[in-house]
Amino acid sequence: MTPKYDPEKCRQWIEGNIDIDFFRAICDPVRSELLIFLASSGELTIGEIAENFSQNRSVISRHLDYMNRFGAVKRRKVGREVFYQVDKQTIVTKFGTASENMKALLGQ
Amino acid sequence: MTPKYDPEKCRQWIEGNIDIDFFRAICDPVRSELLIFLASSGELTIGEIAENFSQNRSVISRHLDYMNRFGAVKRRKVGREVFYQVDKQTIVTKFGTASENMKALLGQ
DNA sequence: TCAATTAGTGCATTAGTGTGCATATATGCT
DNA sequence: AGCATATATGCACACTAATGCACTAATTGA
Repeated sequence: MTPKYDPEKCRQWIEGNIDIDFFRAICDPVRSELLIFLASSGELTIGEIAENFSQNRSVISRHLDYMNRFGAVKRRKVGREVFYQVDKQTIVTKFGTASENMKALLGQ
Repeated sequence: MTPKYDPEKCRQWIEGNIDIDFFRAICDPVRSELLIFLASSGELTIGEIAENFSQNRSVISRHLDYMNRFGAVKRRKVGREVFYQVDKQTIVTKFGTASENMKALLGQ
């Protein structure tokens, strides 16, 4: 006896309770390293960041842009340089609400 | 002036503070749906679960096995059937500690 | 033992993502 | 304007992951 439950409703629940895109942006080997690196380094330009990673600068640029789109980092352009820093507020909030919602859903 | 910070240390921090593999297992479109589906349906066999998804049963089987390896669901074999249910404890704990550690790291 | 049922596995195909190079764009400086 | 510097983008390639099909393994029941 299968409890007829709609996967569509699951998608909706997820959409409303966990920012999957944000977590996907975080849970990548390179991007998570970038995030922790920025968390401990403060605000840096793409060039400075890329110096500390093995990947090509263009690759780092793309990863940072990706994380910026989902709120994990903040971007600031000054002249021809682009600075990045972690978006503390957003990160803490996203983790916090996801955690709370999961707890509420699972009732523990 | 680049603050000489070692990406290796970042990897270590992540490894010790966030279970990236667990989150990667969760943050997949199909697997997150499976998880929420199970959360609201209780314990079901692979066949019953697969009936509610468009993917082939073998695909569902593999996704469940994947999540089981990282603690998101619990597996129980009875005869020729295999039952799955969410691992509430692990999920709540993983989200909770990740959230706490992030907050501690970012100091907010 | 044999057929039926349930789940797991091997394999080929497809889709998605990461990567680096070359080039384009934007900005600053002389 | 002309050149140097910093970043972004187009493109091709490599690698990983998801998927479905066919087949195998395990278990049940007649």
